[in-house]
Amino acid sequence: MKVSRDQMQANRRRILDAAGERFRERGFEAVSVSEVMKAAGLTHGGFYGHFSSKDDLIAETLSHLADQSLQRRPASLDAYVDDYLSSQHRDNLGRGCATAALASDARRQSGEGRTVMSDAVASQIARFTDALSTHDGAEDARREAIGTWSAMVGALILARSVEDEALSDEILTSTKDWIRQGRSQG
Amino acid sequence: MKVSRDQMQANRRRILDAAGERFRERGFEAVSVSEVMKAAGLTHGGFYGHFSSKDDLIAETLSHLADQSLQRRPASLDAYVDDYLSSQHRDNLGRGCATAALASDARRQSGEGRTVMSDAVASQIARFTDALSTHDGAEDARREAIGTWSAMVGALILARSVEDEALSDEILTSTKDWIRQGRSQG
DNA sequence: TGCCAAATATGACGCCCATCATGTATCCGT
DNA sequence: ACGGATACATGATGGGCGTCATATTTGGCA
Repeated sequence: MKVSRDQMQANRRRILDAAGERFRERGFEAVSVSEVMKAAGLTHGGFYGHFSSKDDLIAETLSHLADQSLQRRPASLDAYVDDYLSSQHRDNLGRGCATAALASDARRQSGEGRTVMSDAVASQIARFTDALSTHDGAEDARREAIGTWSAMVGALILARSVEDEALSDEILTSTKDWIRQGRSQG
Repeated sequence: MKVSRDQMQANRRRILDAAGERFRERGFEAVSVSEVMKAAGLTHGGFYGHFSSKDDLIAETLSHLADQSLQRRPASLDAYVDDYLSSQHRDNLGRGCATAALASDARRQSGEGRTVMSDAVASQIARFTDALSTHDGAEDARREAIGTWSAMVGALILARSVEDEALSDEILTSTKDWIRQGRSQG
């Protein structure tokens, strides 16, 4: 059963969206090709018409997620930090930051997938540096960008790995305050 | 071939050490029970004499790693941060911090494994808070402990996920400087 | 010293997964 | 309108893994 070219493009996007959500929730290995295809409303057979292998799907999915992330334009860095370190983001693994969800898994990936994640981290640092360059000197802005991004990613990962919800909330809000405190005095 | 009680205890420890190293390097799923047993100098058969399942091994390994971590007494928090954000630590995944290496994987673990990691994060925050309480008030110390630990874990994960070694080094040193800068002004 | 229990080795089983082979229906250029 | 290329479905295959069954060797107690 062949479908139209538009339908095929839509299917491909549905596969990438389904994979992006499931990979972020449970990692690459725990999600099977069949499960992704089923979630996209297809069967496993057509998979290799779209991707050459599961590793290829992983790389393409990471690239897809990076594109989506770059298209989002946060109102301000402060607002971005607030959203990032919110309990909603913590509890919405499947639709949240791909770096916090998949950096450890992407490191273990050989080849393309790892490179895509690596580039995503570099561009995120560059974006933060730009946003901070209006207030600070170039060198200070870059250091602050790296420190802030590290703290955000680390706090989100720690908040997600803690079972006690009160402590998890505290990790988010304390890190938020701690980042701001450092900045106001910088 | 039965072995002595001492030998059996030594075998158990070798299994846990081998598992700890390999899990930190490649995650839980990519490491098979057989591989761990072989690395410990045994065959896969004796595994279920020591552990009731692979999930049990994961939980026991995380507990074993947490014990080792608690036994290490760093000279000072400054020295600890320096070691933690060093290129040696970054490049020594198998012997490094279990939280940075396995927090994302432990979150996906059901039951015991997840709880062990959760408790490890809580105790690490408590230790940092103690170390900082000599200089700051209780509330400030705890906020700084959480912020510092988040930044350390995040920076190590990001440094490891980046392929460009210069950028990776920069993430480590910039985060180190950024943490210190915030503290000196606190 | 000899026997029994226990620790590990060898081997097997069933499941799930990635991948591929083939069938089938339908879009699209002519 | 029609025929061939194509997108997907169905089904098969081979390998790896967790787990269990059984055999074997040996430590430790009587």
